[in-house]
Amino acid sequence: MRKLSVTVDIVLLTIRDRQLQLLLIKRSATPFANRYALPGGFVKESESLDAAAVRELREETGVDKVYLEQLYTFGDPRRDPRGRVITVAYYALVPHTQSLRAGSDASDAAWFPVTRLPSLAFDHRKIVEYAHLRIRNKLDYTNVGFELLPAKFTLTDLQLVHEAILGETLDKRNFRKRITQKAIVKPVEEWAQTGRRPAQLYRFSDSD
Amino acid sequence: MRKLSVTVDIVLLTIRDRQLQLLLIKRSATPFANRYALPGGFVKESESLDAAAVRELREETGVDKVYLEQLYTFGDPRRDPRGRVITVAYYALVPHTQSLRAGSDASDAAWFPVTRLPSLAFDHRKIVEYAHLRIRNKLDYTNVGFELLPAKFTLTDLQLVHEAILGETLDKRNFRKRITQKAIVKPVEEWAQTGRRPAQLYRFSDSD
DNA sequence: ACAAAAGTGTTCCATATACACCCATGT
DNA sequence: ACATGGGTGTATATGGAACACTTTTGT
Repeated sequence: MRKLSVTVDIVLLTIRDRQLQLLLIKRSATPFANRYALPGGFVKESESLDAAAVRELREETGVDKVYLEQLYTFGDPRRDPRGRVITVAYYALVPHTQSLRAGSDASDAAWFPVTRLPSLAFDHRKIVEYAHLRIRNKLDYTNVGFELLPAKFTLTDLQLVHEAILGETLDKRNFRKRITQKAIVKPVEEWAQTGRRPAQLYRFSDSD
Repeated sequence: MRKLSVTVDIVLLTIRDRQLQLLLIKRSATPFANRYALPGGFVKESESLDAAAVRELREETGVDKVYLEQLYTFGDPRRDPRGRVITVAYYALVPHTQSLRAGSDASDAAWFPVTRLPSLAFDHRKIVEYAHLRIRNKLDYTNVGFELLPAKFTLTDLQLVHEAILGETLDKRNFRKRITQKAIVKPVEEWAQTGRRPAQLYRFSDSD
């Protein structure tokens, strides 16, 4: 009987250039050498699945504080030509401000817009599509958008995040009304200095 | 290194006595001998996760045609005292009309209301809670309720399913308005003969 | 002065909610 | 006749969608 392995793969998402982008790593080893793949790796004997995802993300991308959520488990017996490998997929969200100090085994990492992906290794394309679908749905009924922004942000920043995820433009007045009357955000006593006219900065208002 | 195993466990739900109930099987083997557990078992080398769930459900409960959806993967390294066992949890929905011919290795199967569970083996209680949460949410934005009914049903039947899942009573007129104007159901040329006054039978209207 | 993004209200429509009585059938 | 569940409409409240102009700043 072939050896059974379990891996975690992570769809790491951020907003760059007003687009939803994800991090891919170019494989050097076979199979799928020189193809891009999701960051991820084998689950160790004594670690939980979540811990494995956090560790792989740190090792391969240098990303540390991150929103992480389990997505789906892919277990087609032929998804990996090397043998039976079941993968537990996660998605992760980081503000673009987080710097990437790519680890030693991830020298060839790059961001790609979710709408313009290169050819991917394994069934990773399917995993990415699933992650994209999930975050679009989740935006409707959660505050998941904040995970992609720094602690202080303008309402325009937040709107751009929503637009990038949904792939459509939103009405400014309706958007601001919705956000403010849900009391999801609180203004802070600061104004953004970028661009022309200073904009009110806000923060996510979970605590008070 | 300990051997790594992957199992599937299935939360099989139905409506009985106007309550959401699930099927549990009394374990005979150690660990957790004589405790109730979810139907499930090891994933075979050459079968997909979905196929394993279908197979285990058939073997252990005799249930065949069934709505099945992957729920979440539980991988705490200490969730099974025998070693490292990662389980991919599913939930399944069947009309109560489906008969159970419990298989040889499931002689001690019984239905329990989700709100009144016995002490369960492993982390199965957590899995059940997760399934209950998922189906309640899913009811809002899908037609998942039909999976718990036979092909032809009355609107009262459907309302009872919703009430059982949500755990609250619903207004009859509002419920019927919502269901009928979404064109989710179609009347058939038949009337239920049970009880006092015959009720219009409907069917789910996916096709046409 | 002009360019660029910030900020701000009202109207309309669709959907959800609250609420009570008559009807058809079997016993 | 009565008990049981089947069936029906209206008024109100709430949330989403459409829609355009003025303000503030830097150059």
